[in-house]
Amino acid sequence: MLRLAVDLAILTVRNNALHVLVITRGKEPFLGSLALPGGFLRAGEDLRAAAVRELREETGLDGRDMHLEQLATYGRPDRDPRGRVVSVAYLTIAPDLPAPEAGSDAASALWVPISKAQSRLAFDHDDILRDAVERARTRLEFTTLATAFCGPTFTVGDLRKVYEVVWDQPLDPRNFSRKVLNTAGFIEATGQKRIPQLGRPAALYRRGDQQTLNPPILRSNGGPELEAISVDR
Amino acid sequence: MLRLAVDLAILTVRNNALHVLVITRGKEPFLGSLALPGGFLRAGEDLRAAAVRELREETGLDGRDMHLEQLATYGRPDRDPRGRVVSVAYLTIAPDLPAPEAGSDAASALWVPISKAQSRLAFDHDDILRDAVERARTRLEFTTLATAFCGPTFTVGDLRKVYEVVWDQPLDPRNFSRKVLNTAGFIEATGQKRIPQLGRPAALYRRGDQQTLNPPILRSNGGPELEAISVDR
DNA sequence: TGAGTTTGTGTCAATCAGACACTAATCGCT
DNA sequence: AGCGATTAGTGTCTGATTGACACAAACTCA
Repeated sequence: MLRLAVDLAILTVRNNALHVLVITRGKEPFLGSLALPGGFLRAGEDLRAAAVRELREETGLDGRDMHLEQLATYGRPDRDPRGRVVSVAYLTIAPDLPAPEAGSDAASALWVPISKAQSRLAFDHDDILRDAVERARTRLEFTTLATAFCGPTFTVGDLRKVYEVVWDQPLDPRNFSRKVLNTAGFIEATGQKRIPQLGRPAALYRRGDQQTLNPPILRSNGGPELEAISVDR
Repeated sequence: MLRLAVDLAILTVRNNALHVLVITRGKEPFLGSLALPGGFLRAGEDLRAAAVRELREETGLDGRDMHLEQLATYGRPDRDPRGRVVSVAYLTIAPDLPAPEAGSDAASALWVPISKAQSRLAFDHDDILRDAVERARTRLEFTTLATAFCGPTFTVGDLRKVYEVVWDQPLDPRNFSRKVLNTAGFIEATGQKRIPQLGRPAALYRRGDQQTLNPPILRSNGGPELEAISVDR
């Protein structure tokens, strides 16, 4: 009997590294293994609603004000030992939250650096995670999604750090600053400043109205892999 | 009871217009209406395999040498009056085929211009078609997918026509030529020429090895809609 | 032969990305 | 108070790319 699941790849930036939220499985199959949070679709439930519900149940996060987009659907016949389970994966972007693991059923949820999670996840969740990271990298090129990694206010340096961490490549602070500030609607000045531990105070900004970046901020390196361009599982 | 379907948005360029392959439904619901070809996933069948099978069954096309990529998954609870049906949509790009409607069960398959199909399709297939067209437009910007609309050999003019028709905007032939020919691995010269009805003979090319375009060929106009960036149904 | 049409090369100015010099503002330390 | 260290922000220069367009090349048809 076929069942439909929803899995979540929740990404954030912590300690200068891209992290993913994983849970330790509390039951078979893959008891004790790491996996992406997720669960089965309920009768009459919309796909996105199921994603929001799982986000709350398994992690305690509120999906209403977070970025949540459908990633791809994974349906290899043997991907779940319990039987035929097709999974619709969602990509979620979260700011670095103070208590991300707090929640009712979320005792086992924890942030793990991407590099530590890769090749250690249950089911085909390694595939999902890889596709999620590549999607996020591409989104940073063509949309203002990077601001979703930041809190309500942030500095240009914070935003640059997001790009550097997600892309895993250093960026020139001056050129980045110029590009971001010249893109109307990307970020808006708040008029306030943040005094850092060290160095000159930086102006604080908030998200702008613009969703897409035109022109885009292209990665110098490589570009998207074919794998990610033609996701098909 | 939940069932999983696979639907196909098969696009091609005919008579200087973007066309989609639709079928006339032979049974309820939506008897007699136009719809995208598709069908239910079989037990133990891979998602992509189901797409390839439906492509052959309903249209007589061979998906092995065509572009076939997963588009998105549509799961609104009320999208199918028969009950809960979640559908994984695939995008297929085909060259203008001599006998596209020939096939066993494909008597009712026909090519329809996008503009004629929009707002006339059964289920939520209008949504799928809209997303498919937007995906194709974006693919042309960042990948060499345009060659999938052409036959084994084609001229730069043919390729430009694909861009103009899919993007629905005229392009400067000289600048387009320069950009395409300066992109290594996009197209390869065959050494042959095609004598047209009118005008100077044009050199014939075939697809190159490159899959991605770096730098991309960006649409001057608009850019992708937010709708298409965050497909979520 | 000449008009018409499409292909292909070349030019030019404006724009953009990358590299980098330099100033500004704050810290801790002496 | 003064100095070095560090981060923020502005400005400059160069090379590459884009868009607009002139013009030559190759062919058909009348």
